[in-house]
Amino acid sequence: MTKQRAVILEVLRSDKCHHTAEEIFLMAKEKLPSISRATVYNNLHALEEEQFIRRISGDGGPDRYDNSFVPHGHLLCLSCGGVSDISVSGLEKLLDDSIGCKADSYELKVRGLCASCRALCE
Amino acid sequence: MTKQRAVILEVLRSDKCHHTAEEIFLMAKEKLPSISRATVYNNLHALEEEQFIRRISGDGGPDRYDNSFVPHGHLLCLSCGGVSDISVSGLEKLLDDSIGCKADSYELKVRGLCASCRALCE
DNA sequence: ATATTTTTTAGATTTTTTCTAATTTTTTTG
DNA sequence: CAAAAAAATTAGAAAAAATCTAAAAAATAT
Repeated sequence: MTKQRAVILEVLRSDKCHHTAEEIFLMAKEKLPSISRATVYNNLHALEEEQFIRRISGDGGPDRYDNSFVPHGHLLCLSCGGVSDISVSGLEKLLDDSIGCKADSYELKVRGLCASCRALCE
Repeated sequence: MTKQRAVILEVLRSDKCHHTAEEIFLMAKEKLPSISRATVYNNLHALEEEQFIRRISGDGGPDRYDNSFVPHGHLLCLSCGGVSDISVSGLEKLLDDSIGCKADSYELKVRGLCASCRALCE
């Protein structure tokens, strides 16, 4: 475990947001000014490979990273634009059924209203 | 409807693959050599906005486009690396339930074995 | 402690996408 | 149909994001 990887993990665990590689790089740089972008990318790839973190792509910007390996979906709020975690119970069974074997993993993004925006409407 | 958009639509409809913007540009260029990359990107964005096509991102390469607007998931095959369409029956109901209101749309990528690779294993 | 392997670094490079401003095409209006 | 206005296209520059490179440093093994 290198200092760099430790700092990257620390940053990843510091909050529950889904940060971009660049954001992670900047946050890591505050704790370890010598850290390089390539190291951040290398480690994020390695951590993803090792299934410690998950990459989320496709909200139109750069890829983001989720510090949780527990399978879950992401809700992109149409009102506030935020990204929140959602768990869809029964999803894994449904996926296994539809592909005819055990699904290895999945990535799910749902567009709708997040809990707080929904509360405002009521 | 411009000539360029017609050609782009023609290319999108020509097969059921999920092509990248660059591939679509090259195919369109064969039919309309003067077409520009920017036009392809502009039109793909507009078509996505208008809900005629769907963007698929996150297989590690450039974004791909799906010529179907009918909601469905994508299966990324762990064995052959291909992308195929899957329909997950009951998914929409499950999503509505988990976010507590009607989901506007979703994007689902599942990693597992595609039908042909699964057949080879048996 | 030395050798080997792995990781990091800085910055160049590549890849993908977006932007720009001039031109062309399409559409609207008289 | 012609003129004016609006919208779309073009080529290429620029930006954004990610990857690559080769040398140096750090970690691990012997």
